[in-house]
This record gives sequence, C-alpha cells and structure tokens, in this order.
Amino acid sequence: MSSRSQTIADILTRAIIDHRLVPGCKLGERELAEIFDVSRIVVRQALIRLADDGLAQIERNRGAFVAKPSMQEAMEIYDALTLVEQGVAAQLSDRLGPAGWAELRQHVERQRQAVAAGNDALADVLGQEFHTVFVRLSRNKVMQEIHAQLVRRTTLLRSLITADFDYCNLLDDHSRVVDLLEKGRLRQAMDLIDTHHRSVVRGYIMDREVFPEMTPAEALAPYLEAKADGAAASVAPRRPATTSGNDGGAAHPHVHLPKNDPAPTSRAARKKTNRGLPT
Amino acid sequence: MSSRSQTIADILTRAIIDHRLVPGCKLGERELAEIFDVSRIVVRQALIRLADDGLAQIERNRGAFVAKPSMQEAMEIYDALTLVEQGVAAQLSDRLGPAGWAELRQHVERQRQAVAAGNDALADVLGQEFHTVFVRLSRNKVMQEIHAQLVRRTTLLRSLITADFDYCNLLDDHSRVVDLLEKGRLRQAMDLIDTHHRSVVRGYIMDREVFPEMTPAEALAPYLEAKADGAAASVAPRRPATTSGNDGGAAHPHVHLPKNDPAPTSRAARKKTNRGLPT
DNA sequence: AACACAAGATTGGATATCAATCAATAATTT
DNA sequence: AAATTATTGATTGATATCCAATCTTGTGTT
Repeated sequence: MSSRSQTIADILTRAIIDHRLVPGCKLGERELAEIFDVSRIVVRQALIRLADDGLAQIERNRGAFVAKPSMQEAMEIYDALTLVEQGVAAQLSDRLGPAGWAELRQHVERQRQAVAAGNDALADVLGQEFHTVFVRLSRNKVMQEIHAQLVRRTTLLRSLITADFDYCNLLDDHSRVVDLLEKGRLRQAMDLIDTHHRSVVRGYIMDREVFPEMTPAEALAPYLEAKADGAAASVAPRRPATTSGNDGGAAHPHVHLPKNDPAPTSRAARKKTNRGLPT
Repeated sequence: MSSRSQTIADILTRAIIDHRLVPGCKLGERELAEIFDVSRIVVRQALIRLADDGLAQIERNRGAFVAKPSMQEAMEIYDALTLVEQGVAAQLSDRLGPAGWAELRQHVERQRQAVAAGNDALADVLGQEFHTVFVRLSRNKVMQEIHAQLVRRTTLLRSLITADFDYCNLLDDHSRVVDLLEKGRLRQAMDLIDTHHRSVVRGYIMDREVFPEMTPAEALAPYLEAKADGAAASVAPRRPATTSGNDGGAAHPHVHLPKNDPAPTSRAARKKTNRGLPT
C-alpha cells in the first residue's frame, strides 16, 4: 500500500477531474486534515504532489488552491497534448500490430454503442479513455505518464469553460484517426489530431466568473465512504447550514469560505476571488 | 522566496544531474536533515518532489534512493525526448522567425568555440543547453517543463553508463538540424533528431556495478557553502575519517553507509544494491 | 549451515508548539 | 465621515518530540 499522502493526492485528483473541486477553490490544510482525519503534514505532502502535477497552486503563506490556468496556459496544454499524440501516432503507424488496431477499433465501437444507448456519461469517459489507450499502445510508460498528466490538466480546464457543444464529431474523429493511421496516411491522421484538439479549444470561452459549486467537505464526501464509515458520517454533517441553506439554488456559493459566510458576494469576497490568479 | 523543501529539492536535483549523487544512493531522511539543518519533514517533502520528477524512488518503510532506471526505462526516456523534440521541430519549421534561427545558430557557434578552445566542460553544458533553447523557442512553457524533466532524467542516466565516446558529431548534428529546419526539410531534420538520440543511447552499456563515489554529505557540501558559512563549516567535517581515509583512492566506497561501514563489498551490502531495483 | 528470534535503526505519521505572514476588523487621525 | 493605521485572528511554514510499524542486522540455536 502506498503512502497516505499519495492516497489523499489521488482522491483530490479524482475530485478535481470530476469537477467537484473547481479551479480557484481553496484547499485549506486544516480543513482537509479534518476531512481525511489525518495530520496537516500528510495533507501538505498531498498538496505538494498535486502542485507538481499542475493541478494545484501553492502560494507561500496563503495556501493551496485548485489550479486556475490562464487561457494562454490552456492553449499550451492542448498544444503539448497534440504534439504528444501526433508523435505517438507516427510511432504507431509504423509499429502497431493487428491486435493493437483491433483494440482501438473495439474501443471506438464501445463508445459508439454508449452514445447510441444514450449513456452520455459513459460515452464521455470512453471518449477520454480513447486517448489514453492510444498512448498506451506505444508501450512507453514514460510517455504514458506525461500524457496522463496532460489529460488530467485538460480535464481540469473543462471546469473553466461554459461550453457543452456537440461531442459526436469527436467520436467520428477517433474512428477516422484509426482508419487513417492503419492505412498509413500518417500526415492526414496527424492533421486530424490537431484539428480534433483545436475544435475542443475553440469551444473554450474561459469564464472568469465560474465559482465553486461545493465546499471541499461536500466535494470529497463520496470518496471517503469506502475508507471509513465513521469518518464519513462524522464529516458529512460538518456544514449542515451551508448544505441546506446555501446550495439549494445551486448558485454561486463561495470560493474561500473561512467559516459559514452567508454573503459571499460582498466586496471582500469578490476581491478575494480575483486575488492571486495565474492570469 | 520559495519553500525550503523546494530549495532542498533543487539542490538535490542539481547534485544528481551533476553526478555527485549517483543512482542507487540512499537518501536517508535523518542524514539529509542534518546536512541541510532542517527537520526530517522538510526533507521528506523534498524527496516527494524528487520522486514526482522521476529522479528519486521512494520505497515504503525503506526510504528514498536516487532513481536507478532500467535499460528499458532509459530507452523510453530517450524515445519520449525524441518525440518531444521532433514535435517541436515541426512547430519551429513553420513558425520560427529570423531571430529564433539566429539564436540557435549563435548557440551552436558558442559551443563550437568552446570545443575549439578545448573547454570540454563548457562544451558539454552548451551541448545540453542546445536542446533546452530549442524547446524554449516553441514558446510553450508546459512543453518546456516536460522537456526539462526528460533532460534531467537523461542526465541521470549518464551516471549509469561507462561510455565517454566522441561527442563531436553530436555538435555537428545540432548544426545540421538547424540547417535542415531552416531550409524546410522537416522530414530530414526529424530523422536526424532521432538518429542523434539513438547514437547517444547506442553508447549506453548499463553497468550495474557502478557504485556511489560520494556520500550525500560529501556530494552536497559544495551546494551549501553559499547558504550559511556556519552550517557548511559544521557539516564539512562531519565525516573526517571517511573523507581522508576512504576517498583517498577514489575507489568504490559504499551505497548505504549507515555509519562508517568499512567493507561495502560484503554479502549483505551486495544484496542491498540489488534489492528493489526497477529492473 | 540454515533457521529463528531479538535488538536496533529507519521510516511514516501524530501531536503540540512557535514564528511569520496574511486577512479582517477595530481604532485613530484628519 | 473617510482614510489610514493598529490590533486581532487565522493560516501557513516549520520544528521538536513521541510512537507504531517495518525493515535490517546480528546473534543464538538446532
């Protein structure tokens, strides 16, 4: 079993890429320590891991926040992702065997079925996974880890945007990339990968006024249930007033939340949300 | 100023890529804590950073060691590096302006002069730096960080090999890559990048019996002097017997070194070096 | 020689504590 | 009353000490 800080880092990563913890959200050491029922030090180590992964941002004497990349950085992440996947495509077009192509086709088919069945959630997951499977076929663990990190960061980016456009052509893209590659049309496949990612970025209109939907305690509760029932039970009702009173309308609660701030739209609160961003 | 654990991680990174701390070297928490005059926790945080960077390897209840990549992993690192630099080359061949080409040529020229002057150390540094400058011209910070990490890991690899072959053609490669790219011969440039890295890997004969040259205290002493005179002075004579008695012959001291082990070639010591490797 | 067991050392972690810094409020001055 | 300053509170960065689990080592026994 790995270290506890790694476990906590994994849970936080999960919560971030699930969009339960959104960019800009404060990750207070004491708060997280209570939630996970560990000491602050373990939380700090987990936050260091997140920061190294680009998912959190640690500001000296101010604490850790879920990373809030700028539009510039978003473009760079997608450029890097394109570069990596194009490179992998070039490798696969030479070296991939029949079993590999079959796995890719099978994956596309599974996603197609999910779309047909109207299971959008599964289709979305499979759509993400395609890229991971694609890179895994390169049989390069180092590349896989780099790619996985980039994917996590793109997933984080999706919390920042307000576009849910039609993802159907993206599925087509996957299928066509496989076709082109297997036919040896590498150039066209690479262009399609580029277009594919550009079409995603084009849908990006970074909305700077996206506020967190949940406090860390609420966001992390689901991930704790499997660990310790007692802990989950003791954590869940930690902010009953907030849960019932503020989130009822699913509006724009708060970023910082020192205690139980009833008016997060005050001058002070707004000022805080604009402070220390990587704009 | 950044956190102390980051500072220590930077120093350890420096020491590793300087080959003063070699793969397999034990990085004991208590030992490092004394060397840097900080608490064990700060050291632990620094080691987590190193591990995330692929330069150290943390084994539960056994501690941290300088990473000792397998031949397989070495190949993967170079493959990833090739992939990244080829991708950057493709981008630069389209988008790089005259100033960029000039910078690359100027860098190659500086290295050529260093070689001509017989300043091998400088030439070596410039040779490494070429790749960094190359990627920096892509103006993608995310890509730069990924590349820098890969370069650090390749530098680590060089501690494991026993080949110091002729690097002169590598300088030629740099020059030719710039030429080819500027002339728009992207395909050939990418092939040359591939060949360039392959020629480096070809020189790799992983010697599994490379032992550390220095203890952490000795390896890290130079990096501490700038920090605090008192600390450096108090650290330097920590192992006077070892410094004068064991390193006189510049032989193969020890891997673990719990205290002042005089016989590291015993059965137990050998067993330890072969334990837990990422073979 | 092989095995088992006890002692020692090291890591992973908890807790309590302290200084430095930041945020927010209260107090003071103009 | 508005603006500035001082104070208070909270949070982070870091240390020291302590404890449990685990690993290593060395010894003793068969």
